[in-house]
Amino acid sequence: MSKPNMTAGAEPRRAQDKAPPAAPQRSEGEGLESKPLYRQVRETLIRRMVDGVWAPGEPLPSEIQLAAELGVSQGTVRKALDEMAAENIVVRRQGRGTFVARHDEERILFQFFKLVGDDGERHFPESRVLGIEKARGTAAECAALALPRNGRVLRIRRLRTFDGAPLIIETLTLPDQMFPGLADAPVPNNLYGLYAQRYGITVSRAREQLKAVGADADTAAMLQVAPGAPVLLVDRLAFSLDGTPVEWRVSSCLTSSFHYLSDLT
Amino acid sequence: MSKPNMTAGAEPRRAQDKAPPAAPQRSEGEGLESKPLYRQVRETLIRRMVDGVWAPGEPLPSEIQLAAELGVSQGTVRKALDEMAAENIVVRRQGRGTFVARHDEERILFQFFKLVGDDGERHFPESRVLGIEKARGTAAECAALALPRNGRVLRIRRLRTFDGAPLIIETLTLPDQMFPGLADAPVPNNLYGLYAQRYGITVSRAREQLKAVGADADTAAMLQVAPGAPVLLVDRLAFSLDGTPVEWRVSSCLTSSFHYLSDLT
DNA sequence: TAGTGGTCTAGACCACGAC
DNA sequence: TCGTGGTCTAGACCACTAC
Repeated sequence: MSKPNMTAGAEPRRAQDKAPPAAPQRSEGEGLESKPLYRQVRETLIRRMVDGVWAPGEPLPSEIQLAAELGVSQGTVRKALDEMAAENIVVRRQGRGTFVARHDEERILFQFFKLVGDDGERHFPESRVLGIEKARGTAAECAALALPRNGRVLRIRRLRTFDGAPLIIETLTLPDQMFPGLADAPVPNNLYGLYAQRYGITVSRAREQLKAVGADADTAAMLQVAPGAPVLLVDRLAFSLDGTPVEWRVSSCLTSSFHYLSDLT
Repeated sequence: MSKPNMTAGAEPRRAQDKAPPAAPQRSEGEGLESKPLYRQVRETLIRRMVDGVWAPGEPLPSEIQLAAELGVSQGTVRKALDEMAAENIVVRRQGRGTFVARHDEERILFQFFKLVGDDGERHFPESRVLGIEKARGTAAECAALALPRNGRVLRIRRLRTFDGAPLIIETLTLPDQMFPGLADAPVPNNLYGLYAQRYGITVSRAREQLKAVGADADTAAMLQVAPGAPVLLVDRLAFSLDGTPVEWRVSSCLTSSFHYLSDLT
């Protein structure tokens, strides 16, 4: 047996005691290539977040409680939580506890909104929705969002301004099925907060592809620049906690007094 | 005393046994706000790398040896090394050891060169140096590189191509004093490798600011596009292991068949 | 077989926050 | 005062690499 002390102090765990996303288990003799215990713990905790056991902003049980419940040592739970803290999906506060990360404005500003004023200040732009439509996705949209061919999507087009001046014009594409009723209510500026609160979908990671392009006629008009003016095109695909693509966003940004900040570490 | 077991198994360490970058010490009763031990270990190890005790590619002593030498536990050394591995300044290989990270082409390609072909392939462009000059830095250059006013700098201008087609035209500014004789030898494609091997300066981190701009006449000519064509302007400031700015690089990139890839995690 | 990093445990004390 | 996460230690066993 690869985990000799398991039955020592506490009674042995039965995986079925809890929810289907069960307690982690060592593979004992099975042919499976077993992941480290702390990664199994991590996945158990993430699964619970996906399932809504703990909502954003809520505290997780303490390390000691989690360790007892899952039948592992506190150190193993700690390693899992430390890794999750490094991924920004959990926030740890000494003396208080460990909390599911929220998509508040601060997090958006530092993790997901890379456009910074040339003065170095991080501003959050206002935004105005220009239109919402439901449609069958194009081939590109369905491919990006891992939907079946001609799957239903939701498209949102909005203009984002700073100090009244146009800064970004963008089109977002979402899987329609994942966000029922989204088109029927006003769309807030902080969309990721809405995804989390209303739909229990947490955006944890995104991939952005940038190009410099000349503004087409429509884009130029919306941004109040001449057609062909240089524009930063940002193509973002956002993923939820379990790795599902959740949103495809193509933004045309003016960079005359803002820049895209990227830290290479 | 805050570290009771220090004299247990091994003989107590004397900081002066080794080099001036001494072993970490707990502050015992002093008014100093002491950093955690594992961070002191980390800084000791980084200092040794900066001082050239271990060159890139070379193995560090084993965790056990470092722990004994520094008078801390193996777990503390491990935490320091794990953090350094996460920062890409060290590479750990099970069964072999821990090595100072090298600036080989692979690292450049994944950590510092964010331009990726639209097909998803990571290509490393060829490069041709157009000119090298020594001069007194402009106000902007001296400010960026933390040099005194009118400090001496080295400027390198080069054209980077892929499959023979122009891709990037860039100007690099370096503190002249930091790289003596650099202008007198041919400049390799992989500059960070040269900084490390010849000058013992390791670039560990960089900050990039991106804008979309219209190509000016000179840039357009070099990149073989029309003046005013949209170009991705990448302004990079690179820092060495100890946080000193080492290189300022302004690149104008064509993004018709390449894009800048940014992972938001 | 010996040595390395990787995982896991157990237990101690500290710093911080809430009460 | 108590409970939390943060640090540090000590020691066990495993997986991989080299010889």
